Amino acid sequence: MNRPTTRKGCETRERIMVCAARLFARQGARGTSIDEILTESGTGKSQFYHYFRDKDELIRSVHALQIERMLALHSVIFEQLDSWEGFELLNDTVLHLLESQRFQDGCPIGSLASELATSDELVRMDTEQYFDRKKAAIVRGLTAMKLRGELRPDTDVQGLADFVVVVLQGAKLLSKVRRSADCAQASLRHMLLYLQAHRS
Amino acid sequence: MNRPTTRKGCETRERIMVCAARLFARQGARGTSIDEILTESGTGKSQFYHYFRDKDELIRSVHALQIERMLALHSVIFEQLDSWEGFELLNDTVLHLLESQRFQDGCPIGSLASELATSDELVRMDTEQYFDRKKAAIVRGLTAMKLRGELRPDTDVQGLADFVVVVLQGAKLLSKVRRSADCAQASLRHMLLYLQAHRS
DNA sequence: AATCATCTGTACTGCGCGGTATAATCCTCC
DNA sequence: GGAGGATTATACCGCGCAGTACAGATGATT
Repeated sequence: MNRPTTRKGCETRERIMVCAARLFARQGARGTSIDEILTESGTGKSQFYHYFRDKDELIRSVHALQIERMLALHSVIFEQLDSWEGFELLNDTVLHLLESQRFQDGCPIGSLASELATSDELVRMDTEQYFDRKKAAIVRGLTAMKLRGELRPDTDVQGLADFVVVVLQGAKLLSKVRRSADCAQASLRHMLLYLQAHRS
Repeated sequence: MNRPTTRKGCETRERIMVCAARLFARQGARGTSIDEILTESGTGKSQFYHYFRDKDELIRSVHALQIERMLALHSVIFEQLDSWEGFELLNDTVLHLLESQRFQDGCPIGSLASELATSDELVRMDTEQYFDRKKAAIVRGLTAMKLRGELRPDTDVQGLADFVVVVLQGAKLLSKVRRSADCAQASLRHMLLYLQAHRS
């Protein structure tokens, strides 16, 4: 609702967002009450409704934040996706992320999308756009490799990019259910091997 | 809670379960109220609490039902996974299923698992077991092919099976977010191509 | 027809939730 | 130092929700 102007206001809004992000990732948006967020973040109701119109706006803001975070974290990697080392780095980063959450969250973006995609069209579209940007980065990388002659000229770059996104999301989901990175690790390795099978 | 004994009782319980399954798949378990289920299924509260202890029990029952359904639907396919035609059939079946729901549900089992895995350990474990059985079927098929000499002897059957499960789940999730089967179709095709790259 | 368990209708309860109202502070800038 | 907006505290509201109470209907068995 109101954007914070002072330093203190920014911190308050930030605390709410960060705390909500953590809780949403663990127990979903519908499984988290506003009161819980306020208690954990040490803020009050008046503060919440000063910065957010309602819970839906919070959810969308948090989702946008998670997307922003992820894209920021991956921005460096995205630029290196024109090499095998780049894809290996991508895999390692994903696995490291899963491990750092002890496989409890899976993919915060994917989880929230899965929960709300059919009931909140804005969340669905934001997620779609996120996947699009991820795919675009992969397409850029693979295209560069193709142009440099490292990939066969008949390589289906678009389809492969979709494929990579699918594998990443699937791996994160399974690691959450299995509470283990084993299947994710195996899957990502095979994904990379498949990409390399297109070497010319 | 109480198992129904009469024919009428079975029908009532069945109506509640089927209706809940449909609603859970669309809007999640937490996004669906008991009253909504009762209204849509044309039953009353006393009937509900006659057959279920509480909402959690309903959720677990519905989840178990979805798993049972899926395994039943795939049982024939699972036995044919020792051939490329079997895997093609698997892909086609998944795509057909997504299309028949007009990409609104994704994977009912995966969606519910993603929503509740961290807060309901029983749901998480049931889902894990479901993935295990799926993987086991794939392992059986690939092992048979290996023994027949259709796959290279050094093929990583376990890892490939995990990989297939991951791709299937990822594809279903993305089709839900994108409201389209395109990326799923491309991904499944590439998955099959990768399997076939292990031909000896 | 009487019995008894199964099944069902209806009204209710209590509470947690999202959201509001109002007024009190804090901070900055003039 | 005080005016005025930004920020925060507290108390409250109404509703929808999960869950309960209890009486009534059904229907098979004897």
